[in-house]
Amino acid sequence: MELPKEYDYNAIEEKWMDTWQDSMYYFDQNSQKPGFIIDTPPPYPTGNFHIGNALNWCYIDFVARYKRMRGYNVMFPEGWDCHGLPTEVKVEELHGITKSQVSREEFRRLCVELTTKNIERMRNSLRRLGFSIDWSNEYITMEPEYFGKTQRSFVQMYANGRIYQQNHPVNWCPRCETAIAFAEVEYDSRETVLNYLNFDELKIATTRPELLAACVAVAVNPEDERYRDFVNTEIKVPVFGHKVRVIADKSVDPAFGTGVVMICTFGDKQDVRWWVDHGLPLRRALDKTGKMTAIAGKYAGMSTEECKKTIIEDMKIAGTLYRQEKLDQNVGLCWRCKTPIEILSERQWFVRIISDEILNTANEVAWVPDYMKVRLENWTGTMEWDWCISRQRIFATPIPAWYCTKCGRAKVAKEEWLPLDPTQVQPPEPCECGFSGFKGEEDVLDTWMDSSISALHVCGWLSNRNLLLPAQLRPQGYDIIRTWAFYTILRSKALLNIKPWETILLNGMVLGEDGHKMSKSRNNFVVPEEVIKKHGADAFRQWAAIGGTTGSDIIFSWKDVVAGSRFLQKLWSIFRFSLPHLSDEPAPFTPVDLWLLSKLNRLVKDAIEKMDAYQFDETFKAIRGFAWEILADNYIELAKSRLYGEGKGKKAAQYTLFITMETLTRLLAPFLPYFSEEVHSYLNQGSVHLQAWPEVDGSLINEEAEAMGEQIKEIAAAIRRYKSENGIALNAPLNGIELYSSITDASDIAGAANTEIRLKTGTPDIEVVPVEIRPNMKNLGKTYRSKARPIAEAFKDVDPVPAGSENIEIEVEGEVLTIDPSCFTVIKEMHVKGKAVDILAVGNATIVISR
RNA sequence: GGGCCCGUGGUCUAGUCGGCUAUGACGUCGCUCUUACACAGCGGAGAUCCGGAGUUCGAAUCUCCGCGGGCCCA
Repeated sequence: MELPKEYDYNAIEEKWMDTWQDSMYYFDQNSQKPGFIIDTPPPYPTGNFHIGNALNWCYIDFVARYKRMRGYNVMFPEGWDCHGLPTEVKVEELHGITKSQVSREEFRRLCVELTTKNIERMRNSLRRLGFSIDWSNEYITMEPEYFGKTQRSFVQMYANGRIYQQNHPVNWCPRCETAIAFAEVEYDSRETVLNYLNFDELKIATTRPELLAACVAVAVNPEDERYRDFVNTEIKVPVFGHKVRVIADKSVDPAFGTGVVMICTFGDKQDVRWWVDHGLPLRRALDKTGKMTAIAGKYAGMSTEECKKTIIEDMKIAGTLYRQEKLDQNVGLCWRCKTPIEILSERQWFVRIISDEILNTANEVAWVPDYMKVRLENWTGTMEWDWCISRQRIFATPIPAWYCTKCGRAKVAKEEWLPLDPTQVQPPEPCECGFSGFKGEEDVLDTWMDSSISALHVCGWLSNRNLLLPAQLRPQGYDIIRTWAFYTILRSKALLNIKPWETILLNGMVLGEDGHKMSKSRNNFVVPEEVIKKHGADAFRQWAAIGGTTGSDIIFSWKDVVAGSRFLQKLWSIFRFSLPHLSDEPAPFTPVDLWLLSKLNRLVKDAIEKMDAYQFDETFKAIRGFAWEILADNYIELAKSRLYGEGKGKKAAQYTLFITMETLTRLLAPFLPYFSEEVHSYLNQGSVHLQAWPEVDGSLINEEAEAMGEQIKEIAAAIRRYKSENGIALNAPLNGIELYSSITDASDIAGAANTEIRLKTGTPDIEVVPVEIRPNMKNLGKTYRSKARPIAEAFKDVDPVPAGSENIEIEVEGEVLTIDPSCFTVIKEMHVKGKAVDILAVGNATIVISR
């Protein structure tokens, strides 16, 4: 059978993608094998699978395929986190409408339609990348089967007091017109203006004069001598004329501005703290769209910016504003639309955060890499408010609650009524007050409420099968530790009091080739489809494996992808050479065979250790190094003459090559699913992905065999180098080689050198001259400490010839020391005694080549 | 402003519970089409391991300070 010379990745990958059956990767509910459930991140169905996702999925797939081969019953589910603002925005854009122009149901229908289309596109990308996804465990959060669970989780947490409703200041995006959680606030530094105002008898400095109407107090530091007499007096707010109290609070910085600060409801988070601490009243100057309210008088209806501009002008004219200076400040922005957020007090639903519960659970989970846990701890430590889970949007899980139109009381649904949309259906029982008229809750849930039960869902929660929580693995990016990881732990504990997973595996961010975050504006954006088109999925997966250490950021690099495709070609060439020579018939091994098999078994052992520690780069590099350097560059070169000849070692080489190729194929399977399947199809029946991981044959790991093989390899390499340096063709015979060594079988060397080799014992007829004594600092330092360096220096002056390999007596700092041979190495050179030969020294062996 | 990670040949990178000649890839230079592979093989050049101080017989590796980069956050 003649294989094509070039590895046609495209044809082969497409072929296997069409051949493979989804059922190969189904999780078996009735299996006796140990389970391995992966809490795969459900991506947002934008329609395009991002390269960062692709990296993460590569990691997941390496683990899933490896664990399957190691005998686990693996579940690698695929979820889709459908709800959220980006889809709403996209739908408005596509149809040229705003959400208020159509009914809620119609708008929702359009969102579902778009999402369904996007999911279908992304499924294709996932398949093409060769991910062994269990499609029987796919979940889609916008479907009633899933969001019904989100709603039931809401009801359960309401029942156990973890969810409550309250009027509380929340972060508010005036553009999206919704509340958002702290986790969704981004910060950016901007330049703003600090305005100095005459405030009755005081002078204050503020960056937000437009909130003057919302001023509820003025604060000074209690230590500040300048203002001591004003504390607890009332002063008049300029422009609006209402009176506010002067309060003392030690968190006021006397050095900032005038040392007097106005407190508004609400300019920023600090205002909220003061507002709570001092029990201040609420003055609402902003509405939900970010426009000024009636209390802003003539400024009512203006946007904050218009109001700011106008009021500054007015105050300048009135002489209220007497000074302005520039100030750098950090502004909170909505992470989706980058609009500066406001803080509004509204009735919202909250989830109670219990920091200790999160921290304790985080400690029960293994973090890979471990330093990532600190990020969760730091975030948890900064939580000031509970998690606001209500959103004023449409495309999301409806909050299953109603308000009685008579008494206003909130009625939360019973679990058995779910799933439902309270704006579409009425509760089947009356309010506690006896009245039966209800208005459905129009607020919906934060999408993290959907995705934070993913672990529970895939583990069988609220399904008619066994609950298998905790899952074994949560793979995710470190950028969503404060959200997805945090919320998942919270919910798993709140609902079931079980940790969600045993291990969390963090992947880094993919950076563009310029070392910066990939973004369209930087023009460093690469999509997986482009890479696959140019070099195939197996090459892409190699970049993911070796691009960087697990958890660290990894720079996308075309070079690495190209190197990956070259390795595929190299492997293909190895296989193409090997195929006609393979035999599964055992035969007695030669030293070189034993050397290869020892290396191979060591590799398998190594790979298990590294894969178990999620060190994909190390694993793949070890396998690649074995295939390229040990197998291709050395073993094949050495065994070639046996394979082409008809001698007694032929069968052993064929058998060794068979074992090696077969094992190597299985080791490569998690990384190169397409390539390994192709090769496997020539060697065995069935899919390589249903095979077991290679066993380690400990009896074949043998130091002596390795040392012997290593020496043979070194000798062959030395002869090859000799030919290369002397301009002799590599296949040209030499006049003759004498080999002085402990080697008993030099047939492979002879074959590789294409020269007859005479084996000799003892010493050749040459002079061995010690030329240098080189210190062994490790031993020397341990023994002689501060004298180590002078001793090393003194070695230079010792005559190496009589020194031999015995103890050396040396005088250092007036003291005579006896240094034993473990502290130094005698370097020798060989000199010819009047013969026309060249001498090569390799370890203890000496090669004498007749010219 | 805080936290986390990082700074190693031209480029990217391994190594970091201290120890001899610092790993590999790409690039580069030279030789070679050797019955698997020129997308290759063989050989070479190329590194004050960011700077400074300290600990130590000995530091890329540990400690401190500084500079620079990235990310997450306030």
